[in-house]
Formats: sequence, structure tokens, C-alpha cells
Amino acid sequence: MLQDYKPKDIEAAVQQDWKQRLPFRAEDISSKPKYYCLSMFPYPSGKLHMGHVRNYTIGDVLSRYHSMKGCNVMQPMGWDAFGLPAENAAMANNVPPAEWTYANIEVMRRQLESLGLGLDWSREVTTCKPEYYRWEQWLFTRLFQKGLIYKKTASVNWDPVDHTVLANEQVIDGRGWRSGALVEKRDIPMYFMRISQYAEELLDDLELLKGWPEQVKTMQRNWIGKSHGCEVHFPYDEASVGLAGELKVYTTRPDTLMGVTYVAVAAEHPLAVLAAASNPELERFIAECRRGGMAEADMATMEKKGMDTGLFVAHPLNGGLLPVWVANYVLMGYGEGAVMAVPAHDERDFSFAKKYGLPVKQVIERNRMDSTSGINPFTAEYWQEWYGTTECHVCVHSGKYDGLDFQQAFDAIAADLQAKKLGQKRTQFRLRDWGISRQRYWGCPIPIIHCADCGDVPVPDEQLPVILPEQVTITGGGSPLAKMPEFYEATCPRCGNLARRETDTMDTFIESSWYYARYTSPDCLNGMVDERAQYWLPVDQYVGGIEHAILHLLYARFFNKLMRDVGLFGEILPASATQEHKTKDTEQRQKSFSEPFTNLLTQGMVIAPTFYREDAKGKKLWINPAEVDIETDSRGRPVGARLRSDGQPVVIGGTEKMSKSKNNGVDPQMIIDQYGADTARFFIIFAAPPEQTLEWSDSGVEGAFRFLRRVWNFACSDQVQEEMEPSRVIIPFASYNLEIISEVINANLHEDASDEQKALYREMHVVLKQANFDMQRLQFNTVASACMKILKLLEQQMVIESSSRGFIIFFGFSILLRLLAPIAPHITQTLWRKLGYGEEILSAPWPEADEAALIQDQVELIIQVNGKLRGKMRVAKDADQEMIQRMALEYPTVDKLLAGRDAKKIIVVPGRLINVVI
RNA sequence: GCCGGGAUGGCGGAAUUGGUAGACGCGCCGGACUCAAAAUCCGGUGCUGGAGACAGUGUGAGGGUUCGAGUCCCUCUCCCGGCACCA
Repeated sequence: MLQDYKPKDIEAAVQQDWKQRLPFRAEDISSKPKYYCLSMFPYPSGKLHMGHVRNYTIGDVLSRYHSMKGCNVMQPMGWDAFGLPAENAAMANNVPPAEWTYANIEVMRRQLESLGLGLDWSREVTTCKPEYYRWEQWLFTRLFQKGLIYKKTASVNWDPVDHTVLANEQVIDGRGWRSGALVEKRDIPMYFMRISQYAEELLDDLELLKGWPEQVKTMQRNWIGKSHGCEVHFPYDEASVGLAGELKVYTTRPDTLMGVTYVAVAAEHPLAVLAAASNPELERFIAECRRGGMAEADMATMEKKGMDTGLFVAHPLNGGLLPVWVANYVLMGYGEGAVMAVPAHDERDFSFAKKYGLPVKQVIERNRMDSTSGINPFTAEYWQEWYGTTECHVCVHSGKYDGLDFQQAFDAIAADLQAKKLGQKRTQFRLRDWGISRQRYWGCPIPIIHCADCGDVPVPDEQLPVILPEQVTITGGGSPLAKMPEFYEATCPRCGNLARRETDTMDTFIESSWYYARYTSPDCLNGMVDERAQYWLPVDQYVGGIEHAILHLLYARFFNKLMRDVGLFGEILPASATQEHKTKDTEQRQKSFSEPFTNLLTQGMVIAPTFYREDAKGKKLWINPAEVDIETDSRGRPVGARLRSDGQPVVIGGTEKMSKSKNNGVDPQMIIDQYGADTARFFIIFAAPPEQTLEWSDSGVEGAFRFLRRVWNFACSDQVQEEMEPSRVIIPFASYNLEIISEVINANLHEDASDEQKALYREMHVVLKQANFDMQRLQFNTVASACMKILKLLEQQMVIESSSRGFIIFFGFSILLRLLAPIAPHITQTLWRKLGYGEEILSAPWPEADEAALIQDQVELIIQVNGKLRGKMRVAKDADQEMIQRMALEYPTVDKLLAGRDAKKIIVVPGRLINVVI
């Protein structure tokens, strides 16, 4: 009797069963190979969004697939619970951040459970709990003692009205998001991690990451930005500066040193400050440079401005005087806070020089090897690409360096600088040390006590954790910790005098930099991790959004190395250890614990259109796409949009990643409620390959549901039930022995099956083989369509009468269920049991294509004339080339096109095509 | 601005190494079932011309390499992500 497909009922039942039997508990000891599959943990913002559904479904597909492949799988989940949104919510709703966060976690955990993810909840971590963050405080003190954390001043965005530090995100068009006040840069003391000390290793070890996408490695390489250049010292002109000294710059183009016409310094540079003391106009300009935010994107796009300081420095090689300018695009925190300017060969310097009438001096010319030389000779009128190249050029107007190419000039000038003690070659990284202090409340307290006598003293182990008080009121005017004597009053651990506890918290990137390790030993009370980390690490498969390609992934790689170097993964010799001290074991350990993530899948963003209206003040009010009707032209292109509730137009914004701030998120709960988790999972997998950006549209969700219902109806139909009945007895399915099953089926097919039936059976294995290939290359959308194809093939088998049909359906449907199981686990588990294949589909073996069924004796060849398709023919698989050529030439269409002429050339691609060139 | 990616029917996408462009699904059109509708099932569906066989054309734009290009090379346009305090 046909039963309706009721996802709600079957999903609840299956999830209840999992809750009791806990099939997703990972074993810390196992004879099976381990497979640690990790999806990036969510920030508990309130509800799951489509990006989460996509991320976690992909991770779950991989986990279940590997379970069926016989692995001991661990798939944990937790909460990246510290962060800015909790403070914003606290202000908006008058709830303490902790309360808001824990409430969100409860909601989101339930949502994750309803998705049917195979998670090991016994390993759950919540980063805002002291039992988690105490270990990053512990690591902080170790790194502080090793000198890997140090203090220096750095600029932040300061809101002069709210008296608070703003995140870059909170600065909109140079103004504070709440106060609307013009933001200023302000220098404050902060702690920094010496990631630059690991720059070389972070760069080199990218080579070890064979399982990472090339694009991510490229981005990291460029971010680290190793460059070879020269340090150049320009002696102060004592007449104008009034004191002796040197202006230091770094350049990657020492070959153009003879073309320097001025130097530019940052507003905070000592020379700028010196000059401003006696120049009010310059002082005003420097103050202007201090306005605005810190974001690099704004720096790079803003108008370049500068002002002459009236000071001079001397050229290190010819002694000529060069004016010193203050420029808003030179930043004190980057490099030396000063640059040498070569307007003729640097595009930015060129436009700056044109703007302020500074001289442009050409010092390189294209040489004769350059095929484009002779065209576009140098002129200071407008910029041309070749001015900036390092290839195919020679020095000119450079005295003794004339005629040298890039490398020769580089070496010669570096040598001369060195001889004069005014510079030398230097390798530099773009990567800057990581400022980790945040003037915020909702984060991990920095475990430092400031003592008037002893300085900055790390909190001793026995006083850890420094607990963040959870009952607070957030006002938006600075951290509440700084107003809580019960928090900041402390005694110095060294001298016992009254001292002040640090009230800054850590960057929330810290929590996400080591959580993958904590999952291995979530309940460890006496350390960050214990020996279980050595079993589970590194993570075999990491899955997360491409937006984390640089920062999060780089910080996590860095932390892994820090943890390795404080001995958390057992005794590991440093990379510098001499060969005789290295045994195979230590070398292996060095390698396996240097990188945290063996394979990385960077999931594409789920994006959606944005809609907004502006209020009287010009502030944008974002409207959810679900509340908007889009008007399209006859070709389906959007021409306008209206808010459904009032029928009035709204502005169509960009298509961006789903976010709370732009209110363009689509709530997956609606789909789960209406169609079930299996449909939601199947659809998001089917919609696009994992790595591709997914522009959300819910048309098609219903198609996913229809397919699952067809699977259900097929299995439950009387005809199929009857057909499968005898096979259950005859085929020794419980043994899952492919050879036996395939032998039984192939023998039956030989006996009485029609060609059509054989073709359908063969086709099923062709589809399965492709699906397995796609599974390995993580292209799950085509695995989903393979499931659809196999169902169709089985449906077609059902209309063919034969004695083999029962076997084919019984075996074929088991293939379909197993292939579909990682994507739609509830329906497949239910049917697996219902049809008597076994208890647990997760422990069934992964289906492999039957090679014997794939063999065919004829192949179809494509016939082309001049590369254009003109026909097809079937030939024996082992037909020889000559015969194929003859057949092609006799083919009517080809014969007609030849019109009696001879073919110029015939190309035969065996098994594929034949191309006749006329 | 810099770094990384993307663009294929009305829509989401497929095409493993250069070898049949558009698999699979959505939508749409036609048919079956039904008093009717929904649901379901069957068939069709890139565009242009043609009753049709078929022909031409077609993978963001322009150029190139090749017997053959969605795929490789060059130039450009638009879109997306990141840019160090959103996570």
C-alpha cells in the first residue's frame, strides 16, 4: 500500500534514533583510518542562514561519505561566541551580551539538529566560556615570556562623540555609524603577536598544502608578500632640518634610485612633526591627515594629498638635495613611514608629482630585446605601463649605472650604498605583526597586570582564568571593564603591590585560531589539548567560506605553529635541527604538526540581492528580499522593486553575501518546515558546485522535494515491493559482496535480458562511475543529479518484463539509496531499513561501479567536417583506423561536402571522433 | 586602488585532459488522467529561417593559436570576495 512521503515524521523518527544510539560519537581509539572533518564554526548571531546550511551540509556529506568508506569520522561543532554583534545587540535590546549569546546558541543548536547533521555534540566548545578561553590566556602568558607578544602604540578609529574605538566596519564614509561624527585616528598602546617572525615558514609551508585550492595559497602568498629590495638612508640636510640624522626608506626598485626627485613621509613621521612645529599650515595639514578611518581600502582610493615640509635630505649617492613632503598615502605603521619617490617609474609618484609640479626624471629605457621598443618613447606628459616594468630595460641618465639592466643596477647600487654605509639589500615582508588588543568588553581578557614597579606582569597559571564578568550594562561609550574596580583592581603577582589589571580583551580571531585543536580534547582540564590531539590532528578536511581565505586561515596556521613550538603536540625538533638529530619519526612529526588543515574546501558565498530605502538623513534602511516584489521586463531582467506591504518602490542594491547588516538573509527554517531537512540539504547541494558563489533563488526547491518523494513512492509502490521480494532471499545482500551480486545479475542478464534492459543496466553503472569521480573531486551537485538519473533508469527498468528485473531493481535501488545517503540521510536511512537492506545505511559499504557491466563492443564516433558536427556512426570498439577513415569518407553528408575532392587531412581520435578537413 | 575569483538558454547549472555545448533540475508549451482544478504521468523546449528533412548561428566583448576552443594566449567590460578592529 502506498504511504505518503511525510518528511516531518520520518526525519523526527530518524533523529530520535540517532539521539539514542549516538552513531556520530567519534572513537579516540580505532582500527579504522581517522577522518577529522571540520566545518567552520558559526558566530551565534541568532538564526542559521543559508551560508551555514550550505557549509554544514557540505561537511556532513563528506563525513557520511567517509563513514561509508570505512573511516573513523569525527565531525564536531561549537560556537565562535565572542564578538561585536553581541555588544550591539546588548545596546539595542538592553540584554547583557552573555545572555544574548547563550540564547542564540540554544536556538541555533536546535536548528543544526533539525538539519540532521552527523555531529559529535560531546565535543562542543563555546569560546566565551572560561574553560575554553583560559587556555588562550595560558598560551598568551607563554608567548609573552618568549617575547612573541610585545607592546607598542598603534592607530585606531576614534569616535570623538561616543568616546569609543570603532571597528573598520563601523566607520561609514569616514563617520562613526552611531554618532555620525567624523572619525579620527588615535594612537594607543596595544599588544602585538610577532607573526612576522613566522612569515618565512608560513610562506614556505604553503608548499606542503597539496590539498588546498591554488587560489587560496596565491592569496596567502601575496598577503605575506616577500620582497627583495634595498634599505636606503638619506642623510638629513642639517641646514634645513637643524640636526643630524638619516631618513630610512625601503624600496624594491633600487635600480631607479638615480631618479628620485623627492621623498614622502607619513603625517606622524618625526620629520613631519619637526617641520610642523614652526609651520601652522603644515600642522593643519597633518591634523587633516589624522582624520578618517584606518581601512586600507579607503587609504588606497582616497585623493592623494601632500605638502612640502621645507626640509631637505641628501641623495645617498650623488649628495643632491631632495625635498621632504608629507603625504596622506604614506602610513607610519607600514615599513619605515617614509618612501622615496621616483615619479618617472612609479605610477602613484607620477600622479603626485604632476599634481604638485615636482620634477620627473627618467632613469630607465626599454632595451632592444623588447619587441615593443620604439613605440611610445618616454614623455612626462602621461603615464605608460612600461615606465614601471623591471624587464627589458636599461638604466639611462644614471651616471656610472647607465646601460645596466634591472638586476645589474640593483646589485651595483646596493653595493655602493653598502660601501657608503647608507643602506644594504634587505628582504621584507608585507605581513605586519598582529595587533590583538581590543578596547571592547565581549572578548577574552588579556592576562596582564600592570604594576608601577614591575611593569607588565603576566597573570600566573594558578590565577588563570581571568574571568570576564557576565553581568554588565553596555553603553557604547568604551568598555565597561574599565569602569569596574572589582575587575581591574589587582595585586602585582611579582611584588604584591596594588596594580591594575589590563581591561582590553583579545581579538576574536584568537578563539577561532585554535578551536580545531580543542575539539580533539574538549574536556581536558590541565592543558590546551592532551595526547588525543596527536591522534586527530591535522584536520583531514576543513570546509568554510572563501571569505576566510586570508585572515582566519593564516592566523590558524600561525597558531598551529605556536602550539607546536610550545610543545603541545609532543616533542618536536625545531625546523633548524641538524640532520643527525632528526630521526624519521621526528621529521615526520615536524611535518604533520606544522599545518593544521590537510585539505581545504573553500565554499562559495551564498549571495542575495539587497533592497533599501533612505530616510530623511540619508541613512539606509535595508529591506528583506522576502518582503519585496521584483518587476521584470519581457526578457526577465529586473527593472524595479516594490515593498509588498505598501506597494511603493524600493532601491535595488548590489547582490552581496547574506548578512544581518544588509538584511538580505533567507531563513532556511521556512524550507525545513515546509519540505523537510532532506529537501533543504538536497537542494543546496544540487544548486551549484560547493566552491562556486551561489546566488540564492528558491525556485527549484520544490523540484528537490518532488525528487525525494519520487524516491519514496518508487520504494513503496506495490509493484516494486513485489518485484523485490524474491531477490531479498536469493541475493546474499547482507554480505554486500559486489562480485557475487554482479555475477548473479550478469548471468541473468546474459540469459534473458533484452538489449534495452542491458543498456539501462550499463547506463546505471556509467552514471555511478561518474558520480564516484565527482564525489572525489568534491563536485556534489552532479552527484545529486546522478541520483536523479539512476531513479529514472530504474523507473524505465520497471516497464520491461524479464526475470532479471527483480535483481536489477533490488540491487540498483540499493545503489541509489547509498549514493543519496550522505546528501539526504533521513529518507535513505528509513528506506534502507524498510526494504530490509540492513539496519544502518551509514555502515553499508559505498557503492562502486561494476566494471564488468561497463564493457561494450560498439562505440559511437562523431563525424566532423572542418570541425563541424556532420554525423555519427557506430563502429566496433577495436575497429582499425583505416576502416574508420573509409567509413567516414563514405558517409553521405561527408561525401556530399567533399564533392569529388580529396580530403586534405583526416584526424581520428580513437573512441571519440573523426574530423575530415577539406 | 591592490590581491584573488567569476560570466554558458527565460533561470540554477553540466561538459575530467582542447574533441557531440546546454546533462540534471526549475520555468514555459503541448498531451494523458479529471465534470473541473490541483497533484501526478508522458512529450517538447538555446536562438534565427524552414511545414519538414535540414541549414545558419551560439558559451560577457574584441582579437589570436589550432584540423578543432566554453576550455589555451592577449586586450577589455561587468559582477563577487578580501584588504589586517564584521566574522
